[in-house]
Amino acid sequence: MTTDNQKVITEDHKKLARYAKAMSHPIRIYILEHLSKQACCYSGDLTDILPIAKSTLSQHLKELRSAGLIQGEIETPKIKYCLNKENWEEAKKYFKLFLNL
Amino acid sequence: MTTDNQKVITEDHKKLARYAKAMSHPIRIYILEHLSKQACCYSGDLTDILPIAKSTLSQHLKELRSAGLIQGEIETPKIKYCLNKENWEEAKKYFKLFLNL
DNA sequence: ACTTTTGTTCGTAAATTCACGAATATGACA
DNA sequence: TGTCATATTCGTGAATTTACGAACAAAAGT
Repeated sequence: MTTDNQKVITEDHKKLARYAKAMSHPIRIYILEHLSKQACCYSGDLTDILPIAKSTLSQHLKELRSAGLIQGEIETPKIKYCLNKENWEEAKKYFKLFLNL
Repeated sequence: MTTDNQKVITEDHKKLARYAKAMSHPIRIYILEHLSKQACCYSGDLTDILPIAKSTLSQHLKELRSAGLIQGEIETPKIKYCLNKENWEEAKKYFKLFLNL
C-alpha cells in the first residue's frame, strides 16, 4: 500500500476546504463574482470600487491566487486578473459533488 | 431610501462568505459530508472516527451550528446532530448561483 | 536621470482560529 | 444521593487572518 487509505480526512476534503477558505471573506466573494461575470479586471478597478486599502486588496488577491482561483497577467504598469479557469472548474466540480447539485 | 443600495459588499456576499467560512476546514467538510449522506449522527460517533480531541470537535460543531448549517437535538445523554435542512438548502442555493451551476 | 503610475511587500496591531487537557454541566440509573 | 456517560465550556498557547499606512519595486514616459 503506497498511500494511506485509512485516513478519514482525505485530500479531497482538504482541497474543498481550501477553496472554501478562499471564499470565506465577502471581499473575495465579490472579486470572484466580479471575475466570473466580466472576463477580467485590473486591481486598480477593484481599488476604486472596494472600501479597503490597496494593500489589503493585494492580500486578498494573493489569497485567491495562492488558492489557485485567480491568476494575474502583467500589462505594465497594470496587472490584469482573471479567473484561473481550470481550478475554478475544479472548485465548481468539488462543490457540486459536495452539495449534491 | 431605507437601505443603502450603494454598498458594494451586500448581505448576500456576507452570507455566502459566512457559509464558506463554515466549510473552510477539512474536519467540518467531513462532518457536513457525513451528515448529508447519513441522516444524523451523535458527536460520539465523530469522536471515534476523527483524529481530534472531543473538545476540538465540540468547537467545530459549534462553528457549524453558529453558521446555521447543523442543529443538535438532545437525546440524553447524547446529542443527535443533523443538517439544518433549511439553511443547508439556502447555502446550496447561494453556491449554485455564485458558481453558476 | 527623474517622475508618475501601479501594485506588492513590510511592519505592526487587533482579532480570530485551532488545538489540547482540565474542569464543568446534565440527565439517567443504581 | 452518588456515579456514570456524554458533551460543552474554560483556560491557555501558537498560529493565522485582517486591516492599515509607509516603504519599496518595476516599468514607462518626460
